[in-house]
Amino acid sequence: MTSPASGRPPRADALRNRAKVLAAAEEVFAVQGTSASTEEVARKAGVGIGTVFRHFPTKESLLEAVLVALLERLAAEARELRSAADPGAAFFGFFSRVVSRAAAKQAVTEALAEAGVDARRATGAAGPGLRAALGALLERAQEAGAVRRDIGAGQVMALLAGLSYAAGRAGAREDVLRIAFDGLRPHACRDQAAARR
Amino acid sequence: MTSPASGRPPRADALRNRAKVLAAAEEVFAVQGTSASTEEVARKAGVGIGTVFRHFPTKESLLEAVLVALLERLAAEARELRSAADPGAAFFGFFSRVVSRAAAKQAVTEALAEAGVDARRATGAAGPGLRAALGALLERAQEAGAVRRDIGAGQVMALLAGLSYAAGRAGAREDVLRIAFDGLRPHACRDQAAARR
DNA sequence: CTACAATCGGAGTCCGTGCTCCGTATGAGA
DNA sequence: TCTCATACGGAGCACGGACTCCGATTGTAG
Repeated sequence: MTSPASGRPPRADALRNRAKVLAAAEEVFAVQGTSASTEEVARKAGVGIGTVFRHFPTKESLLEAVLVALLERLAAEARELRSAADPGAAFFGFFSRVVSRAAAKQAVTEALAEAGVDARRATGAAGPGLRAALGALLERAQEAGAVRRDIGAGQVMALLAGLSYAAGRAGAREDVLRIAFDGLRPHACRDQAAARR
Repeated sequence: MTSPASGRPPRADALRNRAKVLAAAEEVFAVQGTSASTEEVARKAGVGIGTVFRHFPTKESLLEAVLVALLERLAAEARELRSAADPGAAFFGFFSRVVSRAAAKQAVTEALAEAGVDARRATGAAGPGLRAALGALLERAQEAGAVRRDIGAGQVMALLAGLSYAAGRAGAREDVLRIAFDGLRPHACRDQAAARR
């Protein structure tokens, strides 16, 4: 798709414009939500509408490209934390950072929602990628006794999507995260002995 | 608004149609989300589009009426639970019921989101009404030692909105609720002595 | 039963938006 | 520099959805 075996390599300005469009789309969708018009994206990118539609034949394909980019960036961040010194801090820190970013960017919330269920549609392989990276983070945190053991990556993804949504609207981000984190930790009395050793 | 001092009382069929439109709108928005077309609502109600727009001069006003009705119904349910025998069960049961309903009805989630922040716009007095009723439930549960004391109605509303969103997408409702509930309870070790007496 | 004002119905208007088309501009190989 | 396939720009088309208007209908007071 990006470099088919058919024709010659794409022209330099074509590549430049594609990048400009993608960046503009990311910003526009982040601020106005995914219902922003394609024309708005073109204006922000400083190109004509025709150019946008040549690179992304459909609005949906443009949206998909943006969401995939966002998810892949999150997955990359998660992967970097795999070897962190404190697995618990890594897990909770990542969680918190994602929610904060979602509060600022409408599109992140929608990307998470898509990734959560619609593994079939859009977001293609990016959803599972994030899920896997998050799963690794989760497992290490569980082994370190920082997170309860009776949950999986799916539950965490769902929680992530939900709290991102809540954080974007209400201003109670800190408190809501605190509650969720307490719920994610092992039960103090029941499990603390097991966690300690 | 419902009975202005201006003209005579409204005709019987007008009242009937208004109710039919409201009911149809609630169902349509619940299934298709709030972006469903007004024509769809009219069809479902078995009336013409003109009739819809006479009763609700704007699509937004129709939407607002639906959301207010949903919120008021929730608030009424919460109020009925004020004198329940087990305050903890009443609180968590209500919470769980709301999230389940939101999973089935798109519109409920959006109503909660609106009520959470946009107290200014739409939903007018219904948002604060729910907040108050939920606050009463929360306080009783806290006094009974079933819920931690360092949170307020605002935090619970935010959590409610977020989990409703998550439940509507992912199928992990049960698990996510379990985590949230554990986070809402007092810390077992730190607080259980205080809660017991 | 009659008369009339309130109400209904839905064709038609207006506008925003996704997407196409083609004349013009431009990068890159010879 | 010359050539031309590639890429650009944006006017225009098609479509759907919110909202209007007015002739037909119907509840209701007298």
